[in-house]
Amino acid sequence: MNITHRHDWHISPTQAVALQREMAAEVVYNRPIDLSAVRLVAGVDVSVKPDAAGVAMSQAAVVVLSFPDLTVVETALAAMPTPFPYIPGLLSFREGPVLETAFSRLKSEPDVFIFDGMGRAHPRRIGIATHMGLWLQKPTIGCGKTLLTGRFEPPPDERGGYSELVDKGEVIGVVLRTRAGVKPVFISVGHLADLTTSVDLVMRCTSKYRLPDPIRAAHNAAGQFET
DNA sequence: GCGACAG
DNA sequence: ATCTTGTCGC
Repeated sequence: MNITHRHDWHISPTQAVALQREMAAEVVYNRPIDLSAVRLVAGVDVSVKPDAAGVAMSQAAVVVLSFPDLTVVETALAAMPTPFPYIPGLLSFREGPVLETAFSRLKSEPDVFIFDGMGRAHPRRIGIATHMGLWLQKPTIGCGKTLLTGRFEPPPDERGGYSELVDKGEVIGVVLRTRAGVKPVFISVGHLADLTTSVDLVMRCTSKYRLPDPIRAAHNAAGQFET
């Protein structure tokens, strides 16, 4: 599918933070996702593994599933030497480059993308789901496994139980229990989405495990191919 | 200065 | 993210 190249990835951490502050102003929040019109949902993930020469390689996978039946219809892969260190708050500058390549290899055009990481639930309100949403110009959702920023009360221990994730007096996401008896996941809007429909979509994409099927499929695909 | 810190 | 088997509990 087409993806807009918004800026150079090879910049310093300081420049990256400045860029995030500029881009955060362009994000569109509070836009409901029309679930009745969703046909394809993509899961996005990146794994890092040393190659034969010992170089840290970033391996990206975008797996597209049909909705609401959740059957895999396409997988796009990409790999390259990991270009940026892991710095909390700047994850998109580490995983964005490989993802751009993987997205460009997509034949289908997903209606919504779910990322392994945050969207608005970020210190500057521009986690990887939000950032890449600006490149994709499609609805995106962040689904993280652990907290980055914000405070919350433990959600009810039942499937669908949730509580608000609040930071500086602002609701930046939802702490969602996708299954009873498991740790909750952190859902936040990326770009062109709203929190209510994002949580609804994530629940409808979660069939049997803690994480939504698209994310699990992407995680498996990203971590199991060789370069 | 101290603690927190997606993947 | 990644290193890794068995094991506790529903």
